[in-house]
Amino acid sequence: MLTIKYIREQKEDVIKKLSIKNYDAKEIINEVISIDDYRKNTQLNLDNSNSELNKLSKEIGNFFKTGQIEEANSAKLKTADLKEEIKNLNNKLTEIEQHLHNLLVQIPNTPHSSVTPGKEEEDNVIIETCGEMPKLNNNALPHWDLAKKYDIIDFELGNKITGAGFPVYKGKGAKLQRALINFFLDQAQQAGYREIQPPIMINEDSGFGTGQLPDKEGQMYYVNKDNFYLIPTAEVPITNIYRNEIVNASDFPIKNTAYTPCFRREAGSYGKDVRGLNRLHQFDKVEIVCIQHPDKSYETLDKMVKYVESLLIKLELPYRIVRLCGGDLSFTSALTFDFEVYSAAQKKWLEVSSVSNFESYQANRLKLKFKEAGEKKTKLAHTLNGSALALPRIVAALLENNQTNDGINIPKVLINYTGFKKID
RNA sequence: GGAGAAAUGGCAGAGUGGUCGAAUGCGACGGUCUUGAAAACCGCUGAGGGUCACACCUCCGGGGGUUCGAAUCCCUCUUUCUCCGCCA
Repeated sequence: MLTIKYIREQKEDVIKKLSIKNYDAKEIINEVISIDDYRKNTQLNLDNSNSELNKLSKEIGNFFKTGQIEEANSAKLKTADLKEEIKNLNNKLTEIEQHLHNLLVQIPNTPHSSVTPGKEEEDNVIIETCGEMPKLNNNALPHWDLAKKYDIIDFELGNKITGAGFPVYKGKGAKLQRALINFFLDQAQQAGYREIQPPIMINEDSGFGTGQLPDKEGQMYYVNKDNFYLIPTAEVPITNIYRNEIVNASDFPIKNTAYTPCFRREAGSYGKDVRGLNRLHQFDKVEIVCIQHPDKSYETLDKMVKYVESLLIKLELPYRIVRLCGGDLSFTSALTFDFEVYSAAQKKWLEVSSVSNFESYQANRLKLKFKEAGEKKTKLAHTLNGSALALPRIVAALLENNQTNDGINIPKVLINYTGFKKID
């Protein structure tokens, strides 16, 4: 969430920026500021009362020590009203703070200055398109047919075991998954990321820290009995490693990577582009997460974009990089670049990665801070993350683009990982 | 799952009703000394709110209570450790 300080100091700027996200913030921001004034005022009254009570208590203690019992007892009588007042003020303050928090949580992150206005996907800006477009025969098959033909991914079986959107990978299909995961993790490690294996269930605090809760509750699978959520992305557990931490500025950039399965309910997206691997409830992804000094976070974002790009080049997939417009930008993000690969038989661009800078928006929820050398006050760090990469759509594109009459070719970089050159 | 013990600042660890945001040690930081480093010595060092800056307020696992006054007493929850049982 945005800090009150930022909202107070840059009020007009915040409203203007949020309008690029098609969010009319004027009313809520005025409310936030006036409630914060009220908060400060109430806090002040409470502090004064507390201060008075502290003084009285000390006096009473001294009276007892010097044997002035009568004076002590009469001073005691004075505290009753004060205590009542403190109790009331305390309740009031808690209520105000709760209210303020509820409002702050509703305000999205402000977009970066380079973000252009827009309502939907069509308004996103294509930064570059790279790679060779495959030329397929007229009888080329979409990946769901190829999956069946070579018996490598079984959607019906997943349906039987669990339900729609939970495919079963078999034989070379399963091996290809493992190859991609290992390839992505090895690449990330070479780029300086530390590998982590986090829990894939998270608690409420973690969900709040990265911004999934409270608003995206319906998108996560929920384990009722223990009040846990299945992670929609490794971003959640990895970033939450640093919740309530004050890190050393000299440790920046902090770079972690993790492979995890990801679980998404995808409520409300039925019927649209959901065939085959295009949209699943469970899928595999390698995520990269950076924590960086505010002055350097955009530099790091560029590096992350370059890194993701390098993966697609190595996999020999045609891709394009898209800068999301205001309307398509997520609630918590300030700037996001999406990567899309071309899936030649479907004749579709598929999103395979999303690389974002959240600036201090997540850090403020996480209470993730750092201390500048020589300075006393702590500051909020910046958090960034990106998929590097999500598997299913990569697999879809690989299968479709590399199909030949006598099988599907595996890209050169993966052969050491798969142990085979062809799916046939 | 059963029984017991514990939870204090970056870490270790004292503190069992007042002057304790908290001894001491280590670590970190600044300085003296040194060609430089180490050692030694001196100083400094939790977080948040509030303020131009002070003052002041809150925080000793979370929540509640007793008391004029709680790190300290009571209730409750959570977590950790030890032992027993079960188990991948």
